[in-house]
Amino acid sequence: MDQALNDTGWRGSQEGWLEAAYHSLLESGVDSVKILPLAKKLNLSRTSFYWFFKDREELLSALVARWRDKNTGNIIKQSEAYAESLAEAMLNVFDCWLNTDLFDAKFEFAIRSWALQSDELLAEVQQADQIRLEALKRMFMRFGVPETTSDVRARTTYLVQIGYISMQSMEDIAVRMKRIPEYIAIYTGEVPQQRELDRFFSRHGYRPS
Amino acid sequence: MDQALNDTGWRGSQEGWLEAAYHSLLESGVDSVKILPLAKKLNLSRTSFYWFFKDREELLSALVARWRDKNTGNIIKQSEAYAESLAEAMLNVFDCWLNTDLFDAKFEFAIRSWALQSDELLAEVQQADQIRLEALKRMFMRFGVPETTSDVRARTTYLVQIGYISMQSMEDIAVRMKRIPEYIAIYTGEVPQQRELDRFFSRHGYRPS
DNA sequence: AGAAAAATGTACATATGTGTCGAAAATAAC
DNA sequence: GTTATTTTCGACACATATGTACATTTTTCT
Repeated sequence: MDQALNDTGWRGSQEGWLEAAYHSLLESGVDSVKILPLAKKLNLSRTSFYWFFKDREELLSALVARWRDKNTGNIIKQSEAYAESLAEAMLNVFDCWLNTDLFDAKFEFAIRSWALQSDELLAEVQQADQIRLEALKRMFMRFGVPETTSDVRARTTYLVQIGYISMQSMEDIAVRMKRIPEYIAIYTGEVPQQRELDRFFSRHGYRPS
Repeated sequence: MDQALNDTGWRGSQEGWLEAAYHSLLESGVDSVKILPLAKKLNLSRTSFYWFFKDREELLSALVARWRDKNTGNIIKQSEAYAESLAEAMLNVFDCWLNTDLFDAKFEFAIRSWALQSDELLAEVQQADQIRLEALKRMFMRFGVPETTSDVRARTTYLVQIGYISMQSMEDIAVRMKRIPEYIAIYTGEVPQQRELDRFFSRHGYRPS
């Protein structure tokens, strides 16, 4: 059987093993990230893994690093983006929930599940939560919302999303879009302008019918 | 070493193994629920497990049954409890989030993490979500909230809680209580009466300072 | 006390995982 | 084309898990 080669001319690579580990983590949790099954998927001998990683621990650390780099940064960026109204600012944050490039929800859930069995990782996840919540709170305060209210509204915004992820639901984009104006109203206390919604829908390639 | 005996006069029992499995599940996830480690904790020979359960699968099924029996029923009951206002009704639901006897949050999270690697369990979890969301939606509608709004508000209420669980945060009861009135305001759109709050605080043994 | 049952434990067969060593093959460098 | 480097693989040693068969102990029942 011919083997697929990567651009280095070799079949395996650090990236290849990491990518396989990532998919296994998302589909079946940390405990499924084992060298033997990954080797089978990659059609490689189990032991050549050790050429790229010292041991399984090092592979798992690389997964955590990948998560850290991707998910927290974009929430902060979106919460700080320019907006004329609170509703528009909230729609900017909502970009994260609808665009996998900005926020990888499945990855997020897999990491949280993993944190159940690792105190070290739990501490990291909780630090990420705090950083993200603070960024959202700042967004509310920028628009003149009082501190306590900002805090609870930031929590609501963030927790609904974490909860949604945890439901592992796979709803149609249209179903989710239909609820957006109501969510904005609840979170911000103000109704979004039609043109703000139109801008939002359009950048997610959605045409309301 | 003397062994602790249960009231049947024997050291082990179906309940004993199940209880140990439950604790292991909550602390470290399904994959940690293994017969050998449980046997060590219980100070029993691994093989005597097979007297009470056919195999590991049967033990895991018993865990799922335990979750099913406990968590869904009480949310429905609380959402249907008598209330004079929507805010009071919501406070009834909040009882679940503060009373472990009504809703076992850690258990809930462990089951959801498990569902990541079991399609069968995922289907069950999603069915539970639907049943719970519908009960909450009915509660809003009982107080005259329009259907779409009821749906989104039910989701917000529920998802914030699932998200909170997923954060695995261990905040002080006082910190959580302080946010309650704001949450009620966001979820229901109405501010709770002082006497409603007092009744709520008192039944959770909390004295605001 | 003796028989029946319930529960426990030892030995065995098997499966799946980790990590190391050194030989072999594939690729890159000269 | 030869050499050096990088990657792959098979063999070994070991650890942890499952489940079965059967002997043994402990408790209960009569």
